[in-house]
Amino acid sequence: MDASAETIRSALLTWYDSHARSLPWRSPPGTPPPEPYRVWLSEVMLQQTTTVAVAPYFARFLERWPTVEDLAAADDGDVMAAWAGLGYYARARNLLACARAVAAQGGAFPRTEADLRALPGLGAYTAAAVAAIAFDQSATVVDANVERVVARLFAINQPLPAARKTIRAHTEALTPVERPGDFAQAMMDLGATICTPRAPRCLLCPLAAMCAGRRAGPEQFPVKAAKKAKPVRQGRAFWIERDGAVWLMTRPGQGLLGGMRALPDDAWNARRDGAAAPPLPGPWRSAGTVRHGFTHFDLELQLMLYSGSDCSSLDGAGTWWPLGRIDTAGLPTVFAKAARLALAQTEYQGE
DNA sequence: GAGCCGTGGTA
DNA sequence: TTACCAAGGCT
Repeated sequence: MDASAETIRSALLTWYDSHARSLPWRSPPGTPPPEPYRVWLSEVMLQQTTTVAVAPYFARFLERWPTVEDLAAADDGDVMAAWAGLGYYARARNLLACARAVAAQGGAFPRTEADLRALPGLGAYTAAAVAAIAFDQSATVVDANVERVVARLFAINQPLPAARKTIRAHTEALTPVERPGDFAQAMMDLGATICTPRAPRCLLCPLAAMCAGRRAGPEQFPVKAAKKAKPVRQGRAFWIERDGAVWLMTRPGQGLLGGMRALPDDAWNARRDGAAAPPLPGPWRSAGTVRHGFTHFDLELQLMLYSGSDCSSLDGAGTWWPLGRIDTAGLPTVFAKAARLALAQTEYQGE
């Protein structure tokens, strides 16, 4: 017989009262929640992203755009550039769309899980998290931490992702009417600090006595399907420099790195056949190769330096960006790496 | 359901 | 170095 839901809830919340992580977007256990804007902003940033990575971005966004109306009025390019380096750039596009939708409704976030779920960028997890944390709604919050904790607690043998239905049902049965926000954050804190993916610290766990997975070997849960190997793609990016500035483009608004400022490239993202790159029709030399891992493929990007002087064929689809301010261009990481490589070459040549 | 979509830390 | 993985959402 499983431990009762109330036993588990009580043990978890008692643990949380003395072991909650202190985070910039969070209020201490048992105290009023932060403004919905802060809860929403942090939850979107935290999607598939670590608290350490999010913290500086959260602080910068909040300082620059203190309210959802401020963010709604922001320039698209400024928001994309401010998000640069955090990844999953569709989140930034949806963030802006969501801010504008909320501002259009008077600037107040909806208070129910269902209404939150209808906003851009809020899926099942984020809608439930904002409802529970910001509005004290008894919503079922399931993220990767909760999946792991629950899969171990009940020794769920069914592999992910098929096990999600079972895990959600267990989580829903555990979720309290009182302190639902603290409960959700407690589950996530437990997963982040005690019930970790590898080497869980069961000796410190408040739920150890109630955990079926501990007896069976906690690290085997959750069971996961095997992953596909990542392919390697090859591509080129182009460094065109003139009068102390480099030519940058803005990528199309959809797909990989959508809406982000970037170096011109040879459409490597669309090329999955591994075909050899054709020769370039002008004076170019290679500055080396940037290796970068994306979610579903690895990229070997050859950086080509333009060594000619005729830039007349460049159209209006880009901009000359001063090299002295290249770190403010808002380049995603793969192009920030390429820029560092190019600048290192330039400095070497100058010596 | 499965593919697409970033990045950096860790063992 | 390789492999895994983190407060997921959208199509």
